[in-house]
Amino acid sequence: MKKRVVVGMSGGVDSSLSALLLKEQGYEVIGLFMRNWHEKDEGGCCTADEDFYDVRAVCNDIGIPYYSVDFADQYYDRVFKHFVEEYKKGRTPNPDVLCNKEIKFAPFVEQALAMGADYIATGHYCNVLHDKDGLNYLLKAKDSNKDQTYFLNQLSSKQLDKVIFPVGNLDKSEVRELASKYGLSTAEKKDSTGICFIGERNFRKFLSEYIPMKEGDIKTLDGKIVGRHNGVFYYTVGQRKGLGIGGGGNGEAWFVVSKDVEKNILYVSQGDQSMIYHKNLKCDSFNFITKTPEQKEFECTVRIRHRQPEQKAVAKLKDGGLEINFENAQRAIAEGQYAVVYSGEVCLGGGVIDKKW
RNA sequence: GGCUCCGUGGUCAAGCGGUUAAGACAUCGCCCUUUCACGGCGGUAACACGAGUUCGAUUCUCGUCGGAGUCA
Repeated sequence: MKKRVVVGMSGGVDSSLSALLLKEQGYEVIGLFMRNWHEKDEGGCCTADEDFYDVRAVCNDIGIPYYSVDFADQYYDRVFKHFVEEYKKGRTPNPDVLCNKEIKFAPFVEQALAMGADYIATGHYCNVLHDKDGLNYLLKAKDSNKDQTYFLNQLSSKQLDKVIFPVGNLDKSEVRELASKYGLSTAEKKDSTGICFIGERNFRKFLSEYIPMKEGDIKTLDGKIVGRHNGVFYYTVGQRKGLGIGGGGNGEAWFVVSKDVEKNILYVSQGDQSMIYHKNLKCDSFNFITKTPEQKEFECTVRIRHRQPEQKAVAKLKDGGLEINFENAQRAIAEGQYAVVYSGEVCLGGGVIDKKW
């Protein structure tokens, strides 16, 4: 009896090839497309429709059945609401991390299981190690340039139980080659970016549909007014673009240094960015994917953003959370983003950054 | 009101008789990127106006307008 795998298919190359590889490996494969957002994009196109056409085309090519599910309500309740609330507090959330925890590896997996799946697969670039004690470890992708463990830091061992990542041991270039060798119609399709399921947007404009604009001053740290903004929540620390401040002073670029939500002031600095470098941060709560380490303090590497090269640090379990002390000061640590901790090839987990100093 | 400076792209700022009128920041586009950002590469964009001098004026002169300073 063939084992049944339900593959989460987005309409991109990675999940397309994942489905194909599993079929080649002898599984009974079913494609499952997810739709979680209903608005059209800025060009008036519904990319979700196009993506589903691609899923259909690929599934037909491979010769597997495909279905579509809609978790838009759950996405809104469990991901998007929180996303907006965080921005209103002046923080910088990461909806895609939550999306994986709350949607892809939750109702989506349940749906797959309900369809009789023995395994669930996605096109994420990462790997799982299922050990004999029934514990699962999340491992970095072979292609370090495409590694997506950052986005999966909030998962639990249990959520990884029946998961397979077919492209985790392939380089992106190999994925494209194979896809093209097998004649998949998505072989040359451009990688998607922007918030997962929502897509590429003019971010400030998009946010302003959910958080009303609120004009205020842009000031330097010593109190000089250098411009106006439409709402501090639209900016994140370290940001350069979109300030509209040019010329004057030493002629260098201006960067967001901090924001005061109460007083509605955006603080900026010209040229000098020393004040946005910090060596320490604290996550008030922290998710260890597999298990909480025995030692209260351990060496590790950390990313404070997706694709940031890993940074050496010491982590300390503290008050139910995790404190991280970096070897080198980090630029623009943003409250609301995740600090994701690694030990060698293993992604230990992550937590929302609440403080830095 | 008198006197003195100043008026180059969105901003700051080179050029001081013949230049494709620098550069930076901003802005825009592309690339990078399943968050927000950072970053890389490109593009758009200017001589306040009028009259003179000159073979030739952004560059010299005068006037107008507009700023700044200063003097009783």
